[in-house]
Amino acid sequence: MGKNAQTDGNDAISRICRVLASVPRGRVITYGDLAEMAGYPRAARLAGQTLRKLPRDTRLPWHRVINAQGRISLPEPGAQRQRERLEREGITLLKGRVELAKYRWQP
DNA sequence: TAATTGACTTACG
DNA sequence: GCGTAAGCCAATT
Repeated sequence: MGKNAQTDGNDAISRICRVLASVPRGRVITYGDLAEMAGYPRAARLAGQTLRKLPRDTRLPWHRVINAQGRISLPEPGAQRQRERLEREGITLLKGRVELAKYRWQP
């Protein structure tokens, strides 16, 4: 047992991925909400850091994560790929922005 | 242990 | 609406 009663560190990633996997097709979530729903309020950057580490072939809907302004935070060339995937699910971007009022997912 | 980093957010001008 | 600045927080160095 133990020597280590602290959080596994890996926990944050697991929780965030779990929430991410629950975001339905055709909806989006902000970094802040993703972190908060995973149990890390105000740790939006943690969500971003987690996403950055995801393998390129992940099945998780990483593209459904956008910033609080409804804009894509991922730098090019990833941004183009994300935009493409979003539109493929019927999420239209107006002037590079997703209408959060319409597509934002919050249970 | 301390400093740096970052797919963020909010407040201001 | 846009750029800048400051605030936040866990992971990484």
